[in-house]
Amino acid sequence: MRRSAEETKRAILAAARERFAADGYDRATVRAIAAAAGIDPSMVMRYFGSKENLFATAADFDLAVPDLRREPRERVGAALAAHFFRRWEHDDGQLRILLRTAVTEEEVAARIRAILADQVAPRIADLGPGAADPGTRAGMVASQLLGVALCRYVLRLPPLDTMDTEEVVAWIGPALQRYLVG
Amino acid sequence: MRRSAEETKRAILAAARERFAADGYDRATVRAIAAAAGIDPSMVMRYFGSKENLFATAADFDLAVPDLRREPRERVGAALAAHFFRRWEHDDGQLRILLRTAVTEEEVAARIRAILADQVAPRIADLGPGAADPGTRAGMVASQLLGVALCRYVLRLPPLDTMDTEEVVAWIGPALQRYLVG
DNA sequence: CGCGGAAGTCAACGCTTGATGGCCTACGCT
DNA sequence: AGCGTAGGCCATCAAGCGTTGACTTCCGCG
Repeated sequence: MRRSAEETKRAILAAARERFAADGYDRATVRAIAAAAGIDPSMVMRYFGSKENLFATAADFDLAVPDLRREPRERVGAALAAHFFRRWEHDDGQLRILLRTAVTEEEVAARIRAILADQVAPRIADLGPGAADPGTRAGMVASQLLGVALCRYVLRLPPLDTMDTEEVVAWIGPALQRYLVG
Repeated sequence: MRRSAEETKRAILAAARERFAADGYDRATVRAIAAAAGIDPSMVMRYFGSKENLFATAADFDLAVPDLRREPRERVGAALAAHFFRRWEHDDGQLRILLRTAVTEEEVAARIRAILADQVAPRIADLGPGAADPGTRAGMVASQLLGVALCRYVLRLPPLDTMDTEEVVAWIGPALQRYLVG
């Protein structure tokens, strides 16, 4: 079958996101990605140059943390948690890719650090002074959000993996609230 | 140089723990482990049979959750957190290995689920009825503990990575407290 | 002293991986 | 109809992997 270059590129990218999210960087082979996209492995190289570059494209995304000042102050924890889950379940797996690969790829870990420093900490700083500096509060928030994502989506620990997101938000909301506005 | 079989075995195991903890399962090659132990790769096979078996031996450990009923009830959260960090920093990296590899090795993820169900949830059940069943409470506790370990020891997010453990315990203690005894 | 077995090395295997470059083929335009 | 080119395939490469088995070296015991 014959497709336009754009279509093929999108097909490769979709397959890459699936494989990277499911298997991590090392085990998601170029061959497997190509097979899932229904083309020859050499096409992947043609369109993306290298596996590393394909990964960078597949994992690219924006967390888009909302302005927390628009939320009722006593609910910022729950609001942030709800946004996180909405983001997680509506993207093409980029967040899962980041979490799965950050563990072995120092470059990806650095990207998570950057997202936290550039996209999350400033929004927390907007909330005004709290129990600690915004960087520390952002770190604690990240520890709870990434922890729950790890347990729920990667380790698949019951019963966390099958809970409604609303229920999870109800659990971690107060913890985040304390981290955010002390 | 010539050593006893026991010495060599220990040297291999120590090197394996280092490499597995630092690089994860796939990237910690038998060749690298052997080089770090100062011997030929074939010796690793001789003493451990296979890489998979070496990994199983290297990652074997017991979380040894203490009896939480012996703690003042209003401090069980902090006590559990303190135990976790003590355990993390005093073993030979087994916990780091588990966390680093569970992300790609389904078998290791299953082991973490088992540890939680068999070693953690029962101790929580000992505390008596709470805001939810012990499994759920254990899951929430795990999400915070593993999350902070991930951010601190694997992703190395500042400032979490350089904080004193006492300070981290002070932050997450109340969250754990709420998960444990509602 | 000599010899058996334990400790260790060496070279090679079969396989998979990311990457390369030449070849084919079908489509769209004139 | 014919041709250029973009989309795609195939064969192949070098490197690295886990694993194997035969070979060498050294120590301790009779």
